[in-house]
Amino acid sequence: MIRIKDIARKAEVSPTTVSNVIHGNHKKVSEETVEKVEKLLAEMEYIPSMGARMLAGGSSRVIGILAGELDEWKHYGEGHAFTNILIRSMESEIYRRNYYMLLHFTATAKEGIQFAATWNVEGLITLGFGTRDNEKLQRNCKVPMVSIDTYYEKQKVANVGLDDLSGGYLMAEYLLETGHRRIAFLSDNDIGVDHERWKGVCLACGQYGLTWQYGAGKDYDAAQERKEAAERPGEYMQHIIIPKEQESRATFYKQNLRRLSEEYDALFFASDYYAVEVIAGLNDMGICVPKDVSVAGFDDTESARMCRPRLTTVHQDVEEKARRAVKKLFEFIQGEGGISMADRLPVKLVVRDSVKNRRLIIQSE
Amino acid sequence: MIRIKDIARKAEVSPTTVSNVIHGNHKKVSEETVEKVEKLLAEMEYIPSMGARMLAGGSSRVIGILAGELDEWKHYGEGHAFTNILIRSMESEIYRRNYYMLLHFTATAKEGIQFAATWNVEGLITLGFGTRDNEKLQRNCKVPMVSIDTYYEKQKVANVGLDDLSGGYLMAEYLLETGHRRIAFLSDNDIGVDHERWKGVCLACGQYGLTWQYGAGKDYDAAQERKEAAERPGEYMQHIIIPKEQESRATFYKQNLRRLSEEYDALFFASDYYAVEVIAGLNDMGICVPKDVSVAGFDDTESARMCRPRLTTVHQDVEEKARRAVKKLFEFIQGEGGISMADRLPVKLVVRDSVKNRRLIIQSE
DNA sequence: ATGAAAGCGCTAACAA
DNA sequence: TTGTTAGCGCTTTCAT
Repeated sequence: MIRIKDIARKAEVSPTTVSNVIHGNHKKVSEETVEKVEKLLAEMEYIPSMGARMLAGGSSRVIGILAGELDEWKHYGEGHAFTNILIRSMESEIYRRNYYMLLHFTATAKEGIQFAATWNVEGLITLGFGTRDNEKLQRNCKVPMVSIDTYYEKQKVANVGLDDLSGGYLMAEYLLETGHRRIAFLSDNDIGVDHERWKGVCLACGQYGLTWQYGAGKDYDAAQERKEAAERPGEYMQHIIIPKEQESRATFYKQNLRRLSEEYDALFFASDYYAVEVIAGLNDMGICVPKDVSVAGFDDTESARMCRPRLTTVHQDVEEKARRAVKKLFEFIQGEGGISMADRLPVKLVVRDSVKNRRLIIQSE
Repeated sequence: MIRIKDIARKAEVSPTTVSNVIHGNHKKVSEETVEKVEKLLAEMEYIPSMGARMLAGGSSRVIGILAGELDEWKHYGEGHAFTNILIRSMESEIYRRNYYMLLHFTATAKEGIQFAATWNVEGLITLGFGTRDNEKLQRNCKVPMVSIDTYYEKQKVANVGLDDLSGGYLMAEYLLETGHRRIAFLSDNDIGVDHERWKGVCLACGQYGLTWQYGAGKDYDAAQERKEAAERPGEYMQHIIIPKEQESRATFYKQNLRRLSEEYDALFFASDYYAVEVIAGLNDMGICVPKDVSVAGFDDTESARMCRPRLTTVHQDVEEKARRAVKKLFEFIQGEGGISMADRLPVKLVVRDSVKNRRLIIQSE
């Protein structure tokens, strides 16, 4: 192992000088010394010791990524397609700034706090944590922190996410424009991201005079739903909460999918994963998408392009999300001021084949 | 920040004693001291400094994961579905041994070597690297190392992978048993894993008397293929190399898919990703799977279950792969002897709906 | 069973 | 512009 001391001896300068050259403090070193040392550094293949750096400088050059072990993740299986992209993109963004990424999957904020302290991380990015956990993390780790896809009542934690509300709005508007009047929004919860998407749906539907249950998120109650539908014949919308857990969901589909496809014109899912799953399920029941019922998703994952019919969905740019999260974190680390606490990346509607134009059909019939 | 020194002062013992308690050297410390110190450790919420540990002890408790930035990865998009699972599973296996996972995506062995040295990693797991790169890594990093899914001529590097050959064999055998006689094996390369799968196909076909071009991996030559097919009317097989790059592949499909579906009874892809992609493509051309042509995949990713028809494929247990890789690495770290250099996890055939039984049809017609 | 002391490689304050 | 020096928190010999 080559140490700074070794380089210094060979260059006949002091370790400090070598250190200065390494860190680009070129105004403290003469040009010729810089050259000589840099040559030696390369020749002798000097590799810094992170341990020593951490200890001496107090700076670890480590960015901790905390990924919440949310229940969904397990049940999604490989579903959380973008976790992979997100992590890869963040790593490359971190690495090109000469930092390192220490990744830990954990269910608890407490473990996260310990993790951050042990490594003396210089910054923290979290994904898949809830509002409370992120706030706790922020309070306890005295380092810059950016959360991804979290909503706060009082924005004390910086966040990078999507304009989820607009996403919901855009899709609902499109469904309404194409003549859908009985719309179901389906997600496995009614908080955070999914709640915002639902709010967007409500907004669009409100403009078209459809009644709705704002924030109706609750476990699916078929009887209740039927009753409500009866009160608003022909035009209604509903937020339906589907089970998180794979097997329960399969049961739910078996019991309800046919009826849902009859009672609604369009099923708008809060994620592509569920939408694709349901397209397959409907196919198995001989129900044709989009002829018999329209299906829409959210995220624009690869599966949306791969499935048939191709899924009409809302696109998000996952790599950009990663870039922005890392960029924002480093702005905090560099102590820049005036940094926005909440970035909401734009989304866009991607029209494919899983939603039919009911207007066209009505005209031609 | 609470240091060992702080604990020592409060406990009225020396730092050495505290260190001994922390590391469970209980034979060097009296019972009552152990108790007193442990209580204080918990109370004061002592968190070790990794920097100091690395520097003093020379041991970092860091396991480096090097993920090769292979070209394919980019073109697969989200395709490498199991990378995510692999990484998550490895992290949890590493963490529960009180180690940490430092993840880096890189294209070059050189960068990997530097990465490992900088962090003084105690072990290295690589995935997505070629034979040469892994050998280079092993030579240059003087730490235990395990590669995933790599084949070697001389097994100098430990590896955890699949019994790919059996996978290829099992599927080919199944295709033959179900009456397929014109079989194409399609992959985007003919080295490593894919080559083994192809060898398995050859083995099975050989037993059924089909001629084949062993290791025929070469860029697809339509004219040549037609000529060869003419020489073996009714019964033949072929290894077809398809383009790695997404757009080229789309072009390739456009030009060849229809003909391939006519000239072959079955298209066996070396990965589910391509199989699912082609099922969608065939669907778009009005070609029906499995009625017009059978399609098979390899890996059993979630997309195989999601697509319609459901994909007949070869299953691998990705989480087990992760567990085994980490387990093997720690066996090396703990200096155990008699560790196998190459684990080949079993695979199994998963029969779904994308391969038809041509025997049954022949009988009934 | 316990403690004193040296030193891991690097950084940064200060001196020259 | 360059060098000297004092730690950073921990582990590990070696005394006691």
